[in-house]
Amino acid sequence: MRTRKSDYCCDMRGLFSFMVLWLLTKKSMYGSEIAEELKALRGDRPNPGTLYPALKELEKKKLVTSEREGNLRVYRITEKGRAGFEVVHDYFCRCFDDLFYEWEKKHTHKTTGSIR
Amino acid sequence: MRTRKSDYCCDMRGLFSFMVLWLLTKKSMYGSEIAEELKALRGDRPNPGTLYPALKELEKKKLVTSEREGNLRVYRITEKGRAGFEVVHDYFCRCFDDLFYEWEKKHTHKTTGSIR
DNA sequence: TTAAATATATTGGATAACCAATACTCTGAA
DNA sequence: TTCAGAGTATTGGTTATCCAATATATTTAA
Repeated sequence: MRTRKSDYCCDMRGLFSFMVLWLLTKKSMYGSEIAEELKALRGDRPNPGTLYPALKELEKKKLVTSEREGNLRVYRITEKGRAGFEVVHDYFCRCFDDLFYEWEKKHTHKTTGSIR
Repeated sequence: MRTRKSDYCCDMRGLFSFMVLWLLTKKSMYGSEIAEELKALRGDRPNPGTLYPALKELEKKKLVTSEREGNLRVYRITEKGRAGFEVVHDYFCRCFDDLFYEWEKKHTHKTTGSIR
């Protein structure tokens, strides 16, 4: 999530690695692709200073691996990463399901995407 | 959200003030009540060192007011707080709606509460 | 009366997500 | 050949969320 202090009444930071893991459960990606996907989700692109250290840490924890493909580096979630993600995915959704349904009631149409 | 490092594969911290504002949109509460509600949502109680400075900051930003009621202090969301919450509520849900629907598909029953 | 429980509040430290800036490598265009 | 753009990577600083510890005030129980 993103702060954008001038836009939001409270801090909306956090859950960065969680979102990265989520994206990687869908498909392996280059760093730049992850950045693009996060831009689509959050409305703006994460800084390299945020993304690459986070990816490095996820690798260190063996939740993600990476390998060079030509000039680019592809990141893949590990089985350990998948298993770990299931747990936190469940936790997250249980924390926020009520909040989410409230939002749905206020928005009668169901969007299949995120903000653009 | 909460880290519980020993339990989760990635950091699940963040969005604390967001959650507090959400709870206060439902009803005014004492600090201890907010702590109880967060315990219900997240599975554990926030520390006073987390809760009270956050409430103090929300007051400073005029998103929340508080007043003494006997020995207890009741916190109320302001109109500014409500308006601000609408914006971030929308942002949050747009960021995570896909992730949430994925969870729903994996959990065929719809729970009306949160983890206990 | 004293101790325990509850509520509120503060302080200091750790950490991840953020930022901006900088650096390196490679490719493609001028 | 040089420069610009894209991708990857690092560094240093800020800040909110966490933690644990401590403190104060009030009520209740022993």
